[in-house]
Amino acid sequence: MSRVFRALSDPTRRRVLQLLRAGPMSAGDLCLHFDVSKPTMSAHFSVLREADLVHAEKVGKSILYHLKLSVLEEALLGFAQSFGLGVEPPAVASDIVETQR
Amino acid sequence: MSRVFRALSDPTRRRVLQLLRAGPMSAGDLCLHFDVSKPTMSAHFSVLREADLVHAEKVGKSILYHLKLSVLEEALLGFAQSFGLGVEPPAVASDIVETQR
DNA sequence: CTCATGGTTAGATGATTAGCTAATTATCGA
DNA sequence: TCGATAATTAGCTAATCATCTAACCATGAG
Repeated sequence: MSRVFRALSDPTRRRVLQLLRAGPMSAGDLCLHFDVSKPTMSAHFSVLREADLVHAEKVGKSILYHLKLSVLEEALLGFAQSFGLGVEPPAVASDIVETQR
Repeated sequence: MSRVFRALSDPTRRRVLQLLRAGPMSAGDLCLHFDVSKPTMSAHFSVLREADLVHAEKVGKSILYHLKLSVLEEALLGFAQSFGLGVEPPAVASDIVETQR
């Protein structure tokens, strides 16, 4: 939990996650969107990996980063829920299959 | 946004917010729940204030801290929403009046 | 095999963080 | 006014963070 929020506390990392919404992207391609060195980006990726917010898939020379939306969802909405915020309890069981992805 | 997530990245601060769910509490009473020095707690309160997650109200010798649930909600659910998360699909317009609070 | 490319590791630096003790400010009660 | 109480500020330390350059590993192309 701490690791997730820590990861989200940096604007660069939040933007990386937003970019990954559109689909997996290589480390290099992600770097093109930011004005910092590659090692710095690599460190950001590492933080995101440790928070389990992304998955790294090695493809040839590249590394594809995938957003783990379910982890983000569980952290954000789970915590919000613990404050009674915004989440509709999925009243009936038949709803559950629709809310689980 | 960064400040909110930064504030939430510490377990002590998250627990403070949870304690404040039940209602306003003085700095001293909050301290009783934690095994750190009062100045350390004061620093945590300061971080929470700067993230606008709590409001400090001076009452006599004490300072009452209030949880600003709406700020927490906006940050958490707003960010989640930007990922298409946690949004009950408000299919029809008549639903909107029920989801807005 | 060698080389260029994609990415991470090593190592350094300046900034920030969480924690402490001691000192300070502010307010209430006697 | 004086003393006790509530909380913050001052000042310190050890650890972590974001960033950089330079060096290093891995892989696909020739």
